[in-house]
Amino acid sequence: MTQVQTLQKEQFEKIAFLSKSLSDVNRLRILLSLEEKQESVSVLVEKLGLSQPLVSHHLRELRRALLVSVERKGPFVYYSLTDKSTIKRIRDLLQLAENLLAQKNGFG
Amino acid sequence: MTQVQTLQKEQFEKIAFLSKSLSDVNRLRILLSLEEKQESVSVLVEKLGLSQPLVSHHLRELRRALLVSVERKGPFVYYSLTDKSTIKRIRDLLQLAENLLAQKNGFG
DNA sequence: CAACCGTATCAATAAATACTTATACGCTTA
DNA sequence: TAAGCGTATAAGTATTTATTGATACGGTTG
Repeated sequence: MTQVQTLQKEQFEKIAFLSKSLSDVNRLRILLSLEEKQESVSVLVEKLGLSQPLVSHHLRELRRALLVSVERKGPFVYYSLTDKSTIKRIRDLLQLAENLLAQKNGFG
Repeated sequence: MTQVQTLQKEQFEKIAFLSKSLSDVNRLRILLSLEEKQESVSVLVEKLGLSQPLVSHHLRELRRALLVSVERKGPFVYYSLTDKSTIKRIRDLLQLAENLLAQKNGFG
């Protein structure tokens, strides 16, 4: 049933591209900030303590990966998670990272 | 019960570091090559069609992230997955990437 | 329209990293 | 110990990318 399927070139590229988006601490912080509700850029700037151009840059990368969606409301631009399961995937990665560390230290 | 827990700086760094390891197509190909069984460097070189130093370089990165483990057997060095669930996490990321694309094209 | 606030982009820089070629290292065997 | 195979590292290059400061753009309001 659950046949082991070899991944294709295009699939590898999708995974690599998505992972690259998740490979920056500031982008992860942005994504987690959007877990509960959408936020405007200026609120993100304040919450994260980063410069506004830097936040815009990272939001652009997250948009490229389709991880966030944009909505303009008057002068404000609100960002939200495209897919809530993104947060679950991120927590899965944390779990894996901590498992790997435990295996190294615990009974390496 | 399932309390929403804000991640700490160190946790963000763990996720980012692990994601960076997963953000290269060749490293993903190596990991998938190790899904079934351990492989020697030379076999990986041949299977992937990459130069030996390049494979060694990527294996080093995967070691840094603790994703692979090393075992020497005579003149051969065998690499294996430290944690089998790594493959599941990779497939989860592919699923997320494809969901995001579907949401864009299907009803964006 | 003019001034202004919020956001995006530009230009420039520094750091990280994928990749190649050449070389060194480790183990085995003659 | 010398030669050879398998693997790792070094040196060098090119590309990507995180970050900053300056500037442009879009929408609102006087």
